[in-house]
Amino acid sequence: MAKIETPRPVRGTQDMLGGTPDAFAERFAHVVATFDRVRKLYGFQRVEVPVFESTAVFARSLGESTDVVSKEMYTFEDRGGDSITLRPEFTAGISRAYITEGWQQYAPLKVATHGPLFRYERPQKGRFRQFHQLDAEIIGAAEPGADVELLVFADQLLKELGINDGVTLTLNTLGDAQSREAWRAALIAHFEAHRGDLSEDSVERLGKNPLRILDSKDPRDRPVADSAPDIDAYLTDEARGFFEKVTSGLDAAGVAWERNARLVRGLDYYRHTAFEFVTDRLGAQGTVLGGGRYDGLIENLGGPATPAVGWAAGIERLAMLVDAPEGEIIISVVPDNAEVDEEAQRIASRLRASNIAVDVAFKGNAKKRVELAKKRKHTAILIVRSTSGDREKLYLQHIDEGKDKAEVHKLVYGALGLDSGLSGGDLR
RNA sequence: GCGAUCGUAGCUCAGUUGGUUAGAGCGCCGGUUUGUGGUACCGGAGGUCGGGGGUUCAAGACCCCUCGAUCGCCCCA
Repeated sequence: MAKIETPRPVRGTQDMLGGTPDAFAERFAHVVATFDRVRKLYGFQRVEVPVFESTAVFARSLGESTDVVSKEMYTFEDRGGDSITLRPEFTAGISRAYITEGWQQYAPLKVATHGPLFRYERPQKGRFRQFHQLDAEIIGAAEPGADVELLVFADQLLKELGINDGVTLTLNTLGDAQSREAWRAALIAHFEAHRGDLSEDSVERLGKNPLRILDSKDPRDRPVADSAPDIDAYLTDEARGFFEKVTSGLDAAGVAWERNARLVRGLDYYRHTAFEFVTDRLGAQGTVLGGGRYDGLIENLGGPATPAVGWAAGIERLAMLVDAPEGEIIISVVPDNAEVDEEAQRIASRLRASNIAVDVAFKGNAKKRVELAKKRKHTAILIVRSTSGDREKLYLQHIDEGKDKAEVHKLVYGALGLDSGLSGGDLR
């Protein structure tokens, strides 16, 4: 008989199994839960947007010439003949929803979401084809205060995740449209003048996306890139004033930041503030959270002129940096022998009804079950015994030294309406 | 799309300059021992060495192709 071919996971996708505190799935969940908690502190509403959109939503938002649009999108034709794309980012879809759902009436609108995104890229450390992001946007606010609030939010999130130590906020301004155009022209002139000294990649960039030469990693490009003009000389007074308000706002909020005049971002829609929280602990993928202002985007999609700022953070990247979250309290209920199976089941139900997590093994003698509970790192084992003799009916064995023994004891016996292990009699 | 490294039991890996019937630990299944209890002992199942082709008397080891993984380039969270 021919051996059937086992299905394989699709390249760049991941399966995550939880169960132990250091499991990746648990870290992942911890990042999401922390985001959801902190986002409420800043008054960001949860939004849900579709995982796929009309291809035009992304093509027009991100810019036709960007790598994401030109070679990384999962685009297909559906049965009705429409061109559909799996979302490669959140901002475009949220902007579309803002227009089509009439959300202008709520402006300025603060929204947050998280979920899977798709990009056809070669997987490597901290990069996947299906990956996940946290996302926060403020739509309809032209004030630098919105940029500041978003950055303070991001900063607090990283602090609460305990990873702010190895991560620094790098900040730049790309100016308004007028500043950006003037600067861009100056950069092109500069790079054209040194065309011969640039790497092949950068000569390519010169035609497509000259700003990107600035943050090139190729050592051959560094001298030319480093000697290129900063945007500062080209900033209009408004643009300069805007950036100053952002930085002074950050200082007032106690958020540490660094100016990186070489920071540009890949997508066409960014204006004014551009920022990245970067780390050196993730190999080549240093950016853990990034974003900026995208004042022209919604208008580009056919909506009203609407200023907006936002950021996105890679959940996998954050999850790789966080310490293993503290495990939940979970009690293993073990019947001492088959006679007390039902009694154990009754007790387990009572505990669960009191919101205490309980695990009951399906088979095995008491010893096997105890071994299993210890291996699974449960908090404590509650052994249920028959009441013959003078032994206590219940015996709570504490395993997890990280949890307060007296507290767990009180929790369990409290839920059962007892002071301690009961001698004799049944629980009713 | 390009480059480097790597694919041996469910998992982590040994496997000497090619040389009998491919090993270990953990896990799994069964048993012994113990008996308020993770740490002992015995036994068992499980691999066409990623797949295909080639060199050779002989390939898990060498060569080619292919698929996949990891890391890097590009780009991005």
